[in-house]
Amino acid sequence: MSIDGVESPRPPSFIRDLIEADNASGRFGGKVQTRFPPEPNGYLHIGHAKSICINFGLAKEFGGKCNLRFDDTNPTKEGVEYVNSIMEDVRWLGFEWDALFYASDYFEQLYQWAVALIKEGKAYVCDLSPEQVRSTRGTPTEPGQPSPDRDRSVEENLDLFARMRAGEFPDGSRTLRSKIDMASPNFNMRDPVMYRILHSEHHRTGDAWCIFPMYDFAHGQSDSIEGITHSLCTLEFEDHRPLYDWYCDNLGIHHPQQIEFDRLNLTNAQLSKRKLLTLVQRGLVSGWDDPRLPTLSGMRRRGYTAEGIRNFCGMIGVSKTNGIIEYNLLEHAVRDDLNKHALRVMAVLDPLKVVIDNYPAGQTEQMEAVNNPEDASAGTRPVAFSQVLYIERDDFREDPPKQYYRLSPGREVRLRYGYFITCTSVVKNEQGEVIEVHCTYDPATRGGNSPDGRKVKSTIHWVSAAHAIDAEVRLYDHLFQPGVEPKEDEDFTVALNPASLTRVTAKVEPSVAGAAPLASYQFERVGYFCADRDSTPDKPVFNRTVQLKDTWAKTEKSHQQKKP
RNA sequence: UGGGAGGUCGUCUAACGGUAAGACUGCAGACUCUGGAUCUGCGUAUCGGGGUUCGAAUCCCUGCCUCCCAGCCA
Repeated sequence: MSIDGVESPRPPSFIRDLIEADNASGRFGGKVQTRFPPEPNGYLHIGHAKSICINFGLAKEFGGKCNLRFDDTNPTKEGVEYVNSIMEDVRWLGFEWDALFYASDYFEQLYQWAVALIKEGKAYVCDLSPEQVRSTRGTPTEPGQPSPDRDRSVEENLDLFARMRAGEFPDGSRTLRSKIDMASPNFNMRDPVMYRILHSEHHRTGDAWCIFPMYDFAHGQSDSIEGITHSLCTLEFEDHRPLYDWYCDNLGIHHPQQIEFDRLNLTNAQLSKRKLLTLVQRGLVSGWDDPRLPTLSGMRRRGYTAEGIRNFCGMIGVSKTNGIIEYNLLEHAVRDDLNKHALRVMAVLDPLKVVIDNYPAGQTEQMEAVNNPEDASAGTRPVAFSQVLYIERDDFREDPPKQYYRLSPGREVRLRYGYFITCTSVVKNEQGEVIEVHCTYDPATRGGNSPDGRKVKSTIHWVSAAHAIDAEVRLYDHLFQPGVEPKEDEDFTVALNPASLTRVTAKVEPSVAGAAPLASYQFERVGYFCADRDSTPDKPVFNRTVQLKDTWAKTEKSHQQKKP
């Protein structure tokens, strides 16, 4: 987003307009304070990245601050593993919070505020069961029925609420509710629950509390305490804004402006925290950081870069429209970043043996290869060349189709940084499959140059059989089969793609032997890959991050479609 | 049949009463020691119907469609 260190103007957004209007009117004294408020009940995913970029980005843009606040009001679902992963992911994405808070830091203050509302007759302890509350809430067209406890005395409410806190009552037996309007067309205003009883160990407060505030009774006040000016959240909270406002107003505390924006949806990606948790818990993926998952930890392990993801978040913009972003935009952003930074290397994923008959057996030459044509400072490296090589099986066709430029009988191609070679014959197995290709080379073309100026239609990659090392390469495809929609009574996992992970043994340049986990490479003409955390010097493991654009694959496919 | 929020190229986003723009995708081409990258060109959109206006994606009316809401989840 920046050129020569100068921030280019960010694309306009309605949130920026609102902030500018507030600054112009002096509403918050020109201050901008935001926060990223995850619930620590799962790992962060690409949808959270959008929120992080918006919250931290806007704060930075306006010279404000952005906090990280854990919305940890439900001990039954939250835990430190999630807290830790979230902090790691936010930092990895490239952001550092100005202050770190937990909603649980405010439990005592929240309790006092609840007491204050009780004293004003604006809250009461309700003895209804969850089922009774549901059945008396009414419908969209009918008002709810008031709780029989709605008019309890302040003294009794105070006493009961204190005893709720003291642990005298079992889970679900009572709640503290706000007394607002059982006839409101907005369900959130029909005497919403403020506190419920949960005898559950909280990851921070332990057993100090057995009553916990609901989201609505915690979020706005947490924002208020922190001096948040603009409380950004997703569209599904629009209906909650009246309640957010009600609590701030009735408590008489600093009142931030809640602003809702559209949640990120991505084609072919599962961004439901519940479903991600299911996949992890059922062992259908290798963990929260499975490279097929759209979690930040999974994408990181897969090789997606923080800058690529940040750029993506900038490209998709922000609005209030419910839409779905095409996955290829994300891939574009990742490729774009990797293209600038990833070192090039040669690797053959589906090896086909090539013997150069006129090349001296036993001879080895060191060819000079460019590490990154986009970055001269990346330098060059030597690559061993010898008589027996491997090339990509797909780079040879005995009977080349139209517009196929690569190796085939009688045709000459360039071996990248190597020599021009011409195919002279093939060796087949009993099944008639080509298992070996014989060629001759032109010694004058060393390094891949053409002194006489003759052209070849194609340049292909290769590795020397004697020098290449084996590496496990994990190829990923969509976790869910595109277009497969589970029926209503079916589990969402029926759409799982059985071919989402393929492992192959590739022949790779020895230069990548000790690649550190997360180190990204471009396997020339194939794609971007990064070393997995399972990788060892003895047995390197690479994840395919994303394929390179493949024009030939596209034209071949269209050829096949034209003549079925 | 209640309330809330939205409908602009295939997708996402802009245009703030004054020539509907950009990105991704798609197609065509140039260039290339990666069929990569880069570059060029092409294509497709204001949900419908009324109105106000010299002029409407934008303002008004009306219809249609989509999403969210009846957790002691967030």
